[in-house]
Amino acid sequence: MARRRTIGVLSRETGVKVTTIRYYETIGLIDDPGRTESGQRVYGTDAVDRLGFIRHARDLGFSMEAIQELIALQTKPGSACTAVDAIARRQLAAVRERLNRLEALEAELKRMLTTCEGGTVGTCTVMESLTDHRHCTQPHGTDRSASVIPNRENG
Amino acid sequence: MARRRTIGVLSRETGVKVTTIRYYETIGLIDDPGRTESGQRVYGTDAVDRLGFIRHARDLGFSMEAIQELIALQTKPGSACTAVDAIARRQLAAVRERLNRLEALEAELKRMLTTCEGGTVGTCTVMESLTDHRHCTQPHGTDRSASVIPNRENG
DNA sequence: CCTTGCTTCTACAGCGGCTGTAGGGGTTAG
DNA sequence: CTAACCCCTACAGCCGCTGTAGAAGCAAGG
Repeated sequence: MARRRTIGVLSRETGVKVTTIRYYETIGLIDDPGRTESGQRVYGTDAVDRLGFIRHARDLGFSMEAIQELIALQTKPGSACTAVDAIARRQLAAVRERLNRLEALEAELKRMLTTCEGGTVGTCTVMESLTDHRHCTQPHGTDRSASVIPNRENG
Repeated sequence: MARRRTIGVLSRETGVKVTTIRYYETIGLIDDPGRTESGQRVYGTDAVDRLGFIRHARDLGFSMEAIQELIALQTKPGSACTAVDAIARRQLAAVRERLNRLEALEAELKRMLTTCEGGTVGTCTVMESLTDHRHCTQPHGTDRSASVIPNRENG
């Protein structure tokens, strides 16, 4: 008698938090599985696979929207591969763009730090670099898309 | 008679949106400037400088928290440069970590795409790579910090 | 002076992708 | 039986903004 795969068991199995699994259900990424009489969710192996898929795609930086598309494609395996390919290519392009930006940032941060010789904030070249925005790596304007800012620095 | 530097003027001058300027005020990144009798904000050149500083730091990926710290340091120019240095070093380290991750992602996405020879989703290697999470670039676990996900894909 | 059309004001809801909390009930090991 | 844990729903909060609504201010033209 294997124990029922409740949401907690599934969570441990996949490394996806309980609350996150429920969240995925509310946004339609995974189906409402069967329930016990008392209303507890009971999952099958398909849920494990699906969560693994989602997790991996998230690790690769795919947006939830893209993952939705991929799952939709997955469920009709006869359709052409080109759609999947397109999504992956889009993602690769996005990754490359972010790579370029990050490389530029790294260079500027490095430059800032190497010229600093210690002293007070008043004479700090790091501070100067930040204040003097004429060194900006980007043209000024309202376009701040694709900025590289961290998120989810949680544990 | 130069026109008063209202929030809209400041916005055009700095490329920071009106709403964003007000937001920065609410979170304490910039001070409430003087107001006209009717309650409109009127800014001085200091606000232009401050916003330029914030913008540049944001472009470099500094978090709002870090920027808060930097501004606090900026306002007491006699303090030691080491604090500024530390913040910048932290940021550089974060950027490098994200660079590493992104490079790994790029490699995996490239690999996925090059092995795909077209056909149907059922035989798609891209899909396979995503499904077979044993290729995962990261050990499974609950730690999903520093994941590289885009945000603010706005215009 | 009045209108037109822009700007500014406040206050609050929404984005993505979750996480955390409150307040309850279910289940299981000792 | 009880303690410890699990699960349920529903909703608020996180960041860094953006967008909306509805009201009031302001500059220029007639």
